[in-house]
Amino acid sequence: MLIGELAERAGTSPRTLRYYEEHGLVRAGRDANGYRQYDDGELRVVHEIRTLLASGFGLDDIRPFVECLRAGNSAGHVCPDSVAVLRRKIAEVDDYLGQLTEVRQRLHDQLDQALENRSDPQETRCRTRR
Amino acid sequence: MLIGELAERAGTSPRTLRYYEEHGLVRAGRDANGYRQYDDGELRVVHEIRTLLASGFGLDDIRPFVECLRAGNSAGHVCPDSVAVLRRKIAEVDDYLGQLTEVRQRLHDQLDQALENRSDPQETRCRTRR
DNA sequence: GGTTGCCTTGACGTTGGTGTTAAGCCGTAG
DNA sequence: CTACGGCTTAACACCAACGTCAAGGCAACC
Repeated sequence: MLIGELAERAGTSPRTLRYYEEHGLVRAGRDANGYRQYDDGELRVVHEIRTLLASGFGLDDIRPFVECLRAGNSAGHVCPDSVAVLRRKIAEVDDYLGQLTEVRQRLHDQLDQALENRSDPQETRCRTRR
Repeated sequence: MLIGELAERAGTSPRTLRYYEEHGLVRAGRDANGYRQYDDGELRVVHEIRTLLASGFGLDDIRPFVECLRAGNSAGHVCPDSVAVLRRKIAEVDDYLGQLTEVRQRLHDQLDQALENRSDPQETRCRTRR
């Protein structure tokens, strides 16, 4: 499988695949003419990468998952290193969720305050839900 | 007030203040020697900027708040334009909170699954709280 | 005159994940 | 011969909010 085919099958671009390779995530052999030749298993690797990227992981965080897959495991997250990253990421997400919640509260307070100072005090307050 | 003094009083750097000016947020007069001369009110403007930045606003989003302050209002968020940005930002944060929550759920599911496949089934499950 | 410490503009570096040329090789088809 | 599509590497462009030199002017003090 050449790079264009893998890119299309994985829903991404050749440029992106080369970038992953450059960062040690995707592996490719070479044809006699220098073209990258991909193993069928790489499609799964690329899917794993894109899924984790979409979840907010960085490429460095993803490496353990790929190595886990490459080691023959059924899923990328069953290895100790992956689990460690998983725990760390969950903690990060939790932390970020907390911060965002605080920010949301502040913004709501400001909005309420701005609406209260409005010149039409027909309804005392209009607090939005959630 | 020169740039260094304002920077220190606002808890930031001269470079940052020049950057804000470049983006039309902070205003400065010029001394005969070319030095920026800041009005006392600018301290408040800079504080407003830094507060909003910390809440995840971009400089473009912040502009209405600064103009609102500059128009003589007691707070930057009482003007219609500011309120509009505020509403939009709240919606963005809500959306992001939703996405993050989903991601968190996925990560947790993966973690649980990884732990279940562990070779020591001493405790059936170990679901973390929150 | 020299040093120190402010200030000035200009411009490149950072972080991540690509998009987008540019210049060129490979192979096939007309 | 030429055109065309796919591949190669190299390298700049992007977004945001600055940090960090670089090279130089201005002001005060010794």
